[in-house]
Amino acid sequence: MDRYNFKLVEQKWQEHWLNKKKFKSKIDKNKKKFYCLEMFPYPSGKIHMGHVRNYTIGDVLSRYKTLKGFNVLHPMGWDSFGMPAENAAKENNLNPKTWTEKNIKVMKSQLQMLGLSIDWDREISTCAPEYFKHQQKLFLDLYDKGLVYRKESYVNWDPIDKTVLANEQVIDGKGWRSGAIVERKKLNQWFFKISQFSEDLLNNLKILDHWPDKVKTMQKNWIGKSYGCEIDFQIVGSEKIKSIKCYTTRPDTLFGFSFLALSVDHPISKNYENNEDFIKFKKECSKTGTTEESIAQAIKIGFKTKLMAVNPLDNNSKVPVYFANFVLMDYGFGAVFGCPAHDQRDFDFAKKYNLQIKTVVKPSDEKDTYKVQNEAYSGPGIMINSQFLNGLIAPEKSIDETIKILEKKNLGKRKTNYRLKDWGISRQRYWGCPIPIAYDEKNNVVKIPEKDLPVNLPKNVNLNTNGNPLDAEKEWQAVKINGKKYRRETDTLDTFVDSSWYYLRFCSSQNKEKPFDYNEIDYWMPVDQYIGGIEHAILHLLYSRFFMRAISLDNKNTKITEPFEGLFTQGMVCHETYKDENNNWINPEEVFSDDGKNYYLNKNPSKKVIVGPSESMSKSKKNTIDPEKIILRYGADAVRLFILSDSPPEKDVQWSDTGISASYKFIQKLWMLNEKIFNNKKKFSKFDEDLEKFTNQIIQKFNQDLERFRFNVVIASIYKLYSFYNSQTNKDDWGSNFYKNYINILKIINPIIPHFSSESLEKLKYGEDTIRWPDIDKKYLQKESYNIVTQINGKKRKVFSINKSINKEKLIEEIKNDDQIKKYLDNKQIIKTIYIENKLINFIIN
RNA sequence: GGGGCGAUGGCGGAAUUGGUAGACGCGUCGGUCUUAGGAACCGAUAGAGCAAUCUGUGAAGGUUCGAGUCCUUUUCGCCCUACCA
Repeated sequence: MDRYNFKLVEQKWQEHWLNKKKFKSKIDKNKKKFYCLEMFPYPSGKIHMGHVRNYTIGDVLSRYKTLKGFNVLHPMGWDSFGMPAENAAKENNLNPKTWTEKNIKVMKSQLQMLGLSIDWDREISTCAPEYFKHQQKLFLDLYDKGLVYRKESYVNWDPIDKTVLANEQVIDGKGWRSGAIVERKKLNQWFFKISQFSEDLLNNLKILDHWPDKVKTMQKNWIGKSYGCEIDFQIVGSEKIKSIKCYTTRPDTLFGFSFLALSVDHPISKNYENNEDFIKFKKECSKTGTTEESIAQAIKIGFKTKLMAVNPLDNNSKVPVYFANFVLMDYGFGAVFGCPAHDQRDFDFAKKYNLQIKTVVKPSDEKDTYKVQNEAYSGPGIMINSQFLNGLIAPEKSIDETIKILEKKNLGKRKTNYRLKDWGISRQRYWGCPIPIAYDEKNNVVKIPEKDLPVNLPKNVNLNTNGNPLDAEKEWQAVKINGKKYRRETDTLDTFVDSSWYYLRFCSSQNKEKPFDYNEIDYWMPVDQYIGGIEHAILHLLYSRFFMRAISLDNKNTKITEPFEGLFTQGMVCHETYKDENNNWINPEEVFSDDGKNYYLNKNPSKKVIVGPSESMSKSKKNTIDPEKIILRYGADAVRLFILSDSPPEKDVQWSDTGISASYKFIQKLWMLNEKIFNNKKKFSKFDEDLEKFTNQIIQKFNQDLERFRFNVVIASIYKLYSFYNSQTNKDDWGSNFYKNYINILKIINPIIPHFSSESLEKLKYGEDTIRWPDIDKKYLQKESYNIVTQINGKKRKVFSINKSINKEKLIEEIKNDDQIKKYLDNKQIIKTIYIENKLINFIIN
């Protein structure tokens, strides 16, 4: 018997699939469509195990649905604009485009090595003009719809590198490269009006039944709807400033009002621009970093003004106005009213500046004399010390009542607020999609006409400049529109824009005229199953949901608002971490172990390696496994099998050498079984009912588990099938129904190990086009005998195998007289007998 | 601070609606074959006990004839989020 030569077999089928365009998809209205999409990769160089897991899951699903008779769309592309290309280009002194295209080539061939069922004719790359041309058109469409606007906004500015930093490039408030303390700089930038859809984006989460609750909760929190009230506080002590607006969710605590706090960026701060103490204070505030610890430990500081705010419910009460470091400008009105007794932040602030702490809510089991002591009380209770509000139940009733009073007196009004802010899309970078806008000499905005699209990036740009490389490209900036001279916008689009509509482009990716063809969208959209990492739970998915709405707005051609019908977020791939005695990370390939516990360096076996916890694979910790090497050694089918087998797909999986080699060995064993079967000389005379039952029952379970993404359980079933069929071949008579069932087995494993399955079926003269998912014969799902668990007082005592036809009374009588059961029942009285049909009998005795 | 998820053998994990806890894999142990094996095959494998049997799903209560599963409290771990007024 020959060993299974995965190299030959896998290569053969991959070439076949590719050359015959086996996964090419086109509209077929007679068939139900299934759009399966995995988050497309950033072409960073090579694929990693995370990709392998992501794309294997999608591929299993696509192939399964195809076998089930669906018309499947399964495309792939490249999220190819972004900073890594720009950084790599800087370091190696080459063009980002060259770098990116080289990576795409490598990664595409690696994905093909996995045997993915992708329609490569639909391949897209976001950095290609054929793609971003349409994106620029979409930008202009949204501009026309009033969903794009320009405003001044802060960026992180590195004063040494003289460049704008992305949030992730700011570490502990310092630039990642220069180490300079990052400054905030105001720039005119472009925004998408995502906040226009806040309510709709929130509401529609409810209908996304096939999304994980976790992701929906995260989006809900991100949108952050709150119910409250805006209050206009009258100000005394200033000629210019008459009133300040605040947003609050607890207007009922107004009688505990003891200060009013403003953000240092509040418009009122303009009046203090020449105040040296204020300048100093503002500087002090900006020192507080953006890291978790610094925020958690941040001490509350304030700058007292001469202004006094009047309590709208009690005009005799006037409290000081401060600037404070804990007030954010971009939420509410950048001003809060302080009620120290019932808000911990206000409490801390009041303690520091010796402000009054007046208790206005007591827990319901406390007396009216209750006083807040060491920390603020924010729980429910009863209003006290609040004149006409006294006795009301807080917070619901008291808030409602207060708002009514404020509205009646015209001092405030009910308001719903959202945390979701508009999406800033300007990036001061080279390697991104140019914004199709120009300016005249007075800085007025003009759109680049559609006929002049795409706006391409200039070639041969010096990337080692300060700031945005495009700022230095004066020649490129100069543009003529209808004979008039203009200056191009130099900001490029956030790469999240690229990925916010790519799922639409896939539907008609080769259409040169339009971003997408509404006929195609109408058929393929929405994406039935979207698969990717949880790290995109908020931004990418929310932006895509926004984009779909923006495109559909006032659009008679489509009403689709939700792009992704189903969402699945897979877990990460982890590996143990290794370090040497000098605390340097070591790659798993550089170590070995004899017992799986103690590890040593390959090049120096006397040196022990320190084994750290298993963590998600990352270059920085060097605990990565190169998929290509693994595929070359074990084969794509073994890799696919293993990546799905050890853990549920939504959880992290631990990469292990023993695991992958077990999968490899299993495929070898399966092939041995094949050989045994192909070369058999046994009988097939008698219909084998057990074989029929077992196979039908397993296929049934297989089906259900696949639909529920329970791949690890599916694979357990494959192992069971193997051992069943293997033992069957040891019999003299394999059964007249043997082949039919075995072929069904080879079919259902096709989505998981397609090369092996296709090869095996071909040997049995089954061409791949004839493969269909087998139907289940329901009559073999019925059981004729059951195991009856017999319990005494809920404790298992014996299991009886019974025939289905036996009647209840007779069965109970028989079991009572069984020797093993009888001994428990002797001299005891049966109080109750619980009988669950075909499952269980429980005798309750005293 | 807020929100979410989870805790089952030596390990990863199984267990429709509450109904035989530990499927399947890894590892370990024993055996067969072999000059040899880090190969292959067979068997065992939650713990305790010679056994009958007893104990077991982080901990403590509760509901129930019956709880890994439902409820309350609690401990630990992980993830997300972050001064959101």
